[in-house]
Amino acid sequence: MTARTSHETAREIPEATVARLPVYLRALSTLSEGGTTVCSSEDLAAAAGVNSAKLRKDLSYLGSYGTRGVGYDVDYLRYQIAREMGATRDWPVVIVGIGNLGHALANYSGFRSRGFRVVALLDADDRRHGEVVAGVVVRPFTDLRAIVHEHGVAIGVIATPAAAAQDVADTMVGAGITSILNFAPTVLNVGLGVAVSKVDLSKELQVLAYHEQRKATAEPA
Amino acid sequence: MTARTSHETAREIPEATVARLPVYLRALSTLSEGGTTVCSSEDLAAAAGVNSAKLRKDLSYLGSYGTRGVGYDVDYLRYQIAREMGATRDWPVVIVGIGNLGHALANYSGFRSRGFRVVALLDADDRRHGEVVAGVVVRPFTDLRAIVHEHGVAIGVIATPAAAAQDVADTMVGAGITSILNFAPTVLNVGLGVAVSKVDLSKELQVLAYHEQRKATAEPA
DNA sequence: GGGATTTTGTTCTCGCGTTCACAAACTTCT
DNA sequence: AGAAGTTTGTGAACGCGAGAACAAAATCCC
Ligand SMILES: NC(=O)c1ccc[n+]([C@@H]2O[C@H](COP(=O)([O-])OP(=O)(O)OC[C@H]3O[C@@H](n4cnc5c(N)ncnc54)[C@H](O)[C@@H]3O)[C@@H](O)[C@H]2O)c1
Ligand SMILES: NC(=O)c1ccc[n+]([C@@H]2O[C@H](COP(=O)([O-])OP(=O)(O)OC[C@H]3O[C@@H](n4cnc5c(N)ncnc54)[C@H](O)[C@@H]3O)[C@@H](O)[C@H]2O)c1
Repeated sequence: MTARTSHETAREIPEATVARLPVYLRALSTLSEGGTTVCSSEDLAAAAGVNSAKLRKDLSYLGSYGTRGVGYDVDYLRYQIAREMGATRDWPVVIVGIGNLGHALANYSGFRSRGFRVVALLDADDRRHGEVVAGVVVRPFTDLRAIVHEHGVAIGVIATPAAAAQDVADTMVGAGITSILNFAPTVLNVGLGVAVSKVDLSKELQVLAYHEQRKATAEPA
Repeated sequence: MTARTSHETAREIPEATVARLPVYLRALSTLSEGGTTVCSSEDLAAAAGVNSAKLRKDLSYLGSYGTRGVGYDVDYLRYQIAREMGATRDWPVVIVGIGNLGHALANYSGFRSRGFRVVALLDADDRRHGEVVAGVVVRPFTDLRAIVHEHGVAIGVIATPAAAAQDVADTMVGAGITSILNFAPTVLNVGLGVAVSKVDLSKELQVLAYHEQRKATAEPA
């Protein structure tokens, strides 16, 4: 292992590893709730659905938090991963587009329990304003800038129709948001410093359908 | 290019490519709706948000559907990709767990427009039975087997709490479903012939939060 | 204390995916 | 018709990630 000071936070964690860390976090929480205090890489890998060698390699990017011959302390490891992920602090989030999906997201308790606090629900449609969803009132989209500044919001969620998504993204970036989770099926063009993550639900179904079709045509009995 | 008969459907399309084909499909639809009849790989790549070389290589796995010096016929290419993906036929789908997310999914028009037909909404809670969502009535989960056999359902969507997901998956597989889209934050154990695709919305937010934190700690001004 | 056992952390190798770069093929212009 | 210009399809180089394999380190047992 290379020497590093306690101040150095800039170790390069591969993107593929970062994407798995939340899965490990969740598996550790499940183990902890089940009363497990110590687990081996084999146990945790099984719970997370990955190869144990891959798990150990992933964890090695964070540091050496295990004990050879023993395994990992579940709560200690969970804390270390959470700290590395920024899950120990609270992240204020705004959701734009309170339709079918926006309602579901606003009601989703899994965000709150992982450190995401929905500070505002925004919609362009007057008729939605004033409605209270999960304890938060729906406000005009034009309030975005004020809310972002007031709460220091860095993360925005887009659940509007595709046609509106780019405009919403532009306004978000203009207001100071630097990370966007986009549910609209559109490619967003944003500046360099802005991260966009896209979730495309029908894409997932289409990939499944592709494999179904292959199964059907490959072995026509 | 290797010689192949018109009956051969078993060309190996890399998984990474399969995951992008739906994106190309959507980009082609957008272009077509905008009146574009022919486009270059550069145009399409821009619309899909990928590198043009990658796009051309992806398309080359399907065949040679472009014309050098000209580009691709938008509708023709769209049809070819749709055919390869199995998007030219209708896929019956069941959704299990009609809570917040289940309602949003049932109401989502994007599934229908991409060839997915929601033939049943199932829930274990009596109080939900009989409710009509998007024209489909919510029925008891115990009806699953009959519905799968009646409609020849191959694809199931799980939108139940995590604690119930494994049981639901087992029942689905027992009823004959071979592809599962899972929204519950759990690792599902299924047999070899069954494909599982997992969508974890809070994972996406957590990855964004990680990058936010890195931005904040890397350049503390 | 010391050997056997367990399990981590890391090195090494392999395969896949991405991207560059270019020849082949088609169109357009003269 | 031939030259110039475009754009595809693909060979080749490169980099990253997955997984096997092993050495180092801790525990257990006698
Ligand atoms: N419903 C689902 O399960 C689902 C699944 C996958 C993807 N999506 C995608 O998510 C998005 C939303 O889907 P939905 O079903 O909730 O649609 P919806 O029509 O129910 O809701 C969209 C909401 O966005 C608001 N809106 C429109 N333009 C706006 C703007 N410029 N600024 C702010 N708000 C605006 C509308 O007033 C409406 O309330 C769509 O892009 C859809 O493709 C939805
Ligand atoms: N709501 C969201 O936006 C959101 C976002 C991400 C992930 N999720 C995940 O999606 C799942 C559903 O979320 P939700 O917010 O809709 O929850 P919810 O509690 O609103 O709905 C769950 C539904 O599943 C039904 N159910 C429970 N056990 C069942 C069983 N064994 N068989 C059939 N039906 C059963 C319940 O009756 C209920 O109607 C959860 O796992 C959640 O973590 C939800």
